[in-house]
Amino acid sequence: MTQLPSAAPTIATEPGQTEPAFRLVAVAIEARILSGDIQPGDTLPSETNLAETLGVNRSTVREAIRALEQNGFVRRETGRKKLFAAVPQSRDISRRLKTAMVLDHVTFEELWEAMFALEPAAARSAAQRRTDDDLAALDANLAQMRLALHDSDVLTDLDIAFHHLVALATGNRAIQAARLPISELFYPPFLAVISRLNAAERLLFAHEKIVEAIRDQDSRQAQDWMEKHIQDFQRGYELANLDMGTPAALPRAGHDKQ
Amino acid sequence: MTQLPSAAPTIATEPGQTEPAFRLVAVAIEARILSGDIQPGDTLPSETNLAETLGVNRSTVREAIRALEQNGFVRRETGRKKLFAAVPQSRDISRRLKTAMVLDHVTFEELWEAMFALEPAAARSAAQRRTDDDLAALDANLAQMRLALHDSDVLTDLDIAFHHLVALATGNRAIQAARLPISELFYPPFLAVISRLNAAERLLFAHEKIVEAIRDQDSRQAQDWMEKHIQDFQRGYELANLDMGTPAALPRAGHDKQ
DNA sequence: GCGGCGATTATCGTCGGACAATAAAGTGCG
DNA sequence: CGCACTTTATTGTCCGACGATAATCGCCGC
Repeated sequence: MTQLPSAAPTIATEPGQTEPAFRLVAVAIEARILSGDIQPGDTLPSETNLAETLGVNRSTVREAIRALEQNGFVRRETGRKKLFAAVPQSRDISRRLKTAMVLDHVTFEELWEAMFALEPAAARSAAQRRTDDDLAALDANLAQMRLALHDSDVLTDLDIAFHHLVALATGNRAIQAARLPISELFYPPFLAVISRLNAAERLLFAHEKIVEAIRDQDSRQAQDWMEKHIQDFQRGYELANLDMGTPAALPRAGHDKQ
Repeated sequence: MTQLPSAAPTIATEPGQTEPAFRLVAVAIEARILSGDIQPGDTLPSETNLAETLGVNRSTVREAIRALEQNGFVRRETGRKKLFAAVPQSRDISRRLKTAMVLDHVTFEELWEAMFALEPAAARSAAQRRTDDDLAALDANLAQMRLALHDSDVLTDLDIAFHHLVALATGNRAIQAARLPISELFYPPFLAVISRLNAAERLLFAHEKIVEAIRDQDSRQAQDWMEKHIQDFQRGYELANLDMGTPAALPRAGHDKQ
C-alpha cells in the first residue's frame, strides 16, 4: 500500500528541495522491508510491478534498486533474476570500511593500536560468555593450526579465523563489527612477517594459552595472554626491521566464504 | 582512456557469468578516481559524456552512478547538478554500521562493553599523542559543559563531542572508525539516564580529570579515569533500574514512546 | 574593467517504448 | 513423479524525448 505521492508531497523530506523520485522509491522499498511488510529472504515484486505500484517509470525503480543493493537491503543471487529482500549486515559494511581506511592511508601502527584495545577485551569477554560450541570451534582451529605450522598461507587464514572465533565467542556484535575490518587489514601482513621469522610455534603457543583460559573461563588470563599475543605482533614487526608507519593495503584476493 | 570493452572481455571478472554493464561502468569510474585520473573534488564528466566515452547508454551510466553514490565515490551537493568525485570516508560508513547494528538488535550491554575496550585505549593514546590544538579543543569543550550543566540536550551533544575529541587526539583513524558508530548509539540513551540522575557534575569531573591527564601526557591516568568514567555509565544505568539487555535504537527526534 | 543580470545552453530527472537474452513457470510425456 | 520442452515473465540494455533548472555566456551599466 506504500504509494508514492504523485502530486501531494505527503513524504516531505526535511530540505525544501524536492527529493528525486528514485530516492523516494528507495526509501519506500526500504520502509517496506523494515516494517516487515516484505520479510528478509522474500522475493521482491518485479521491476515493472514496482514501477506500476509506485507510479513511476521502470528506469526510476532500477536506479532505486541499484542504491538499495549497495545498502544491503536487496541482493540478487548470481545468475538468478529474482531479487531478494535483506537487511544490511555489518559484515558487508566491513568491506567498505576497509577500503575507506586504506584510501585514508591508515598505518599499521594505528591498526595495531586498535587491535591492542579490542582483542584483549574480546578475549576477556569470550572467557566469560563462551559456549561449548565456541570452545569446540576454537579447539578445531588449534588442531588445524598444528598441522599447518609450515604453510604460511594456511596459517594466515587460520590465525584470522582464530581471532574471529574468539570475537564470536563474546557474543558481542558491537565488538565483532568494530574489529572485523581492522582485523582483516591487520593480520595478513603481520602474519607474513611472523612466518618469515619462523615464529609459528610461538603463535600457536599463545593461541593455546588463550583457548585454555577461555576454556577455564578465566577472563583475566585470557585478556593477559591476548595482550601479550598482540604485543608479539609488534615485536615481530620490529625484529623484521619493518616500519609500522607504512599505510596498510588491501590483502590479496578476498575469499568469499559462505 | 578508460574504455569499456565492447567485445573483448579485457576486464574479465572472476565469475564465468558476464557482469552487467552498469557494474563494469561503476568499477571503471571508480578506477579512474582511485588511479587519480579524476581527483577527489573534481567534477565528473556529464552522464551523456560518460555514456559516449564508455560506449553505453546513459541509463546504464545512471545506474552505475547510483551505486557509486552509495559507496561514497561520487557525491552531489544538494540542489546542484554537477557531480563530484570523492573517496569513501569512514565517517559516512558509520551511519550504515549504526543501522546494521540496530537492525541486529545489538544491546546496550554490547555497546557498553565495546566502549569499555575502546574509550580507555583512546584516552591513553590521546595522552601520548595530543597536540596543543587537541588540548585547546578539549578545554573549550569543558568550558562549554560547565555552562550547560542544567541543559540535558546540550550536555549530551557536548559529551559526545568530548569523547570524539579524545578520539581525534589519538590521531588513530582505526580507533576513530571503530568507535564512531558505537559511540553514536551508546551515548545518547546513557546520557539521558545520567542527566535524570543529576549526575552532570560527576560527568564533568571525570572529563576534567581525563583532560588533565591528557594535558600532562599521563597515559596511565588518562586510561584509568576514562575507564572509571565508562564504568560510571553502567552504574548509572543500574541505579536507574534500566535493563542493559534492551536493544539500542537510532537516536532520532520524534519517536513515539509511551 | 568589472560585477551583476537576463538570455542561452547543458545537464539532470523522468518518462515511454522497444528488444534480446534468459530465468521462471507451465505443460505434456513417458 | 521426474524430466524435457514450450511459453511467459523479467531483467539488462538501448533509443528517443521533454520539462525543469543549474551552469554558462554575453551584454549592459557603472
